[in-house]
Amino acid sequence: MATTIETFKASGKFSPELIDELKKVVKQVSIKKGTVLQRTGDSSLSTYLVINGLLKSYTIDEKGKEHIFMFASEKWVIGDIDAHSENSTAQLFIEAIEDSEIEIIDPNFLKLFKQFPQPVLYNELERLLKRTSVLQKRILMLMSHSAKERYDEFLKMYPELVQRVPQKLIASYLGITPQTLSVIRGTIY
Amino acid sequence: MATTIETFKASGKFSPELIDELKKVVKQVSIKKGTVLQRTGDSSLSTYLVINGLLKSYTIDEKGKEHIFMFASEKWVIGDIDAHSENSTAQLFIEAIEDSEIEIIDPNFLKLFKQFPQPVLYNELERLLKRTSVLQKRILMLMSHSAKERYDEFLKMYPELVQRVPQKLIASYLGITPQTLSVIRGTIY
DNA sequence: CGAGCGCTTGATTGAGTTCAAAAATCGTGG
DNA sequence: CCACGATTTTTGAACTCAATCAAGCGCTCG
Repeated sequence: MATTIETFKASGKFSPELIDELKKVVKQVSIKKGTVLQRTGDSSLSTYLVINGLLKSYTIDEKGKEHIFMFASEKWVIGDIDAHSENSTAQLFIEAIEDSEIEIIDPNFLKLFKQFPQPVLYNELERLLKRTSVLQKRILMLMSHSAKERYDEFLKMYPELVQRVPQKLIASYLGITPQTLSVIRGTIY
Repeated sequence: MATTIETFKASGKFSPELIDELKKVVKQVSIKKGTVLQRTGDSSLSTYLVINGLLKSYTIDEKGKEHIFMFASEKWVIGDIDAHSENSTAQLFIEAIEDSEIEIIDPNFLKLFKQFPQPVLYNELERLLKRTSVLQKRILMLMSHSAKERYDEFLKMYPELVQRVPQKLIASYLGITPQTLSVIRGTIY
């Protein structure tokens, strides 16, 4: 499979200087099954491209239970979606399920292109990253939290919406019935 | 709030010709509460930027039950994440919860930038779109399908992984316990 | 003003969890 | 290459959270 650097060289569109810069932010390594590439709370959030092998990303909840977020086999990319935003720390563990060959793509990878004449796509990308990050959180919530916990989180995250949206829609967003939401709200006070 | 076009003009980086092109793919409209902008199965998948008001996106399952995927209030963008890939049809309904002012961004919006000198970000964006699209499907699965249905879907979607990944990890990915997965597998044959 | 929609409350049911223990499989060292 | 310990999968019983069914109340908006 073509690596990132090879793809860039082959395109013929990049100066040797840029290629050199790229080499600094993209590293190819071989890792053993069980290797943990990233832990919850880590602050350097690389992205990982699987050349061959198999990785998993997951959280561990308060009860110590593991929740798989994603698998990534050949050609797939895995990483915290927040990877490129500043000041964020990892929500996820990333670990090899099989011996694997991977590319480690530094969080600064994208920044190399920020300077180019057309910033639009960069903005577009950041916007999509933000949306995607919300989805990531949502999945983790759905998988690892009870109805009540999800509601509490919703209150914290979108306090304005609670005023504007009918409860039955909030229930639907949380993946529960309006009745259950009503019971939950009843138990709070 | 600054609209897309205003932002582009203000940046001063775009030719009048490009601005004209943009005007063709970005339209501002006012809609009434209850207006349905997109239905499941629609093939022209626009993206919607909320200037003011409130939109929801949702699916309706086989039993007629509505599942909210996202809310979008001021400054938020909503749309099928597949929006920019070819041949895809809408998984989601998009509808106004309040009277709203929105921008309708044509699926061809991004294509305007495909031609520019640095295709990298475009590739990056497409890659992220693909990943995000997977997350969207995952959320819909978690919210509207039983454990057994989710497992069947997993088998269809990732047949190779079933061979390579221990069942307890698949269970975790599906949001169920290994015991439940074992029971499900038992009932299949 | 009244019909319908949204929210609440309660009783019943059921899918999936938890706890526990046995059976099967994996993998590692001798 | 085999054997033993560890991990994974299966099976079963008891339990729990949330869904379903059903009925009543209170708005609001038409």
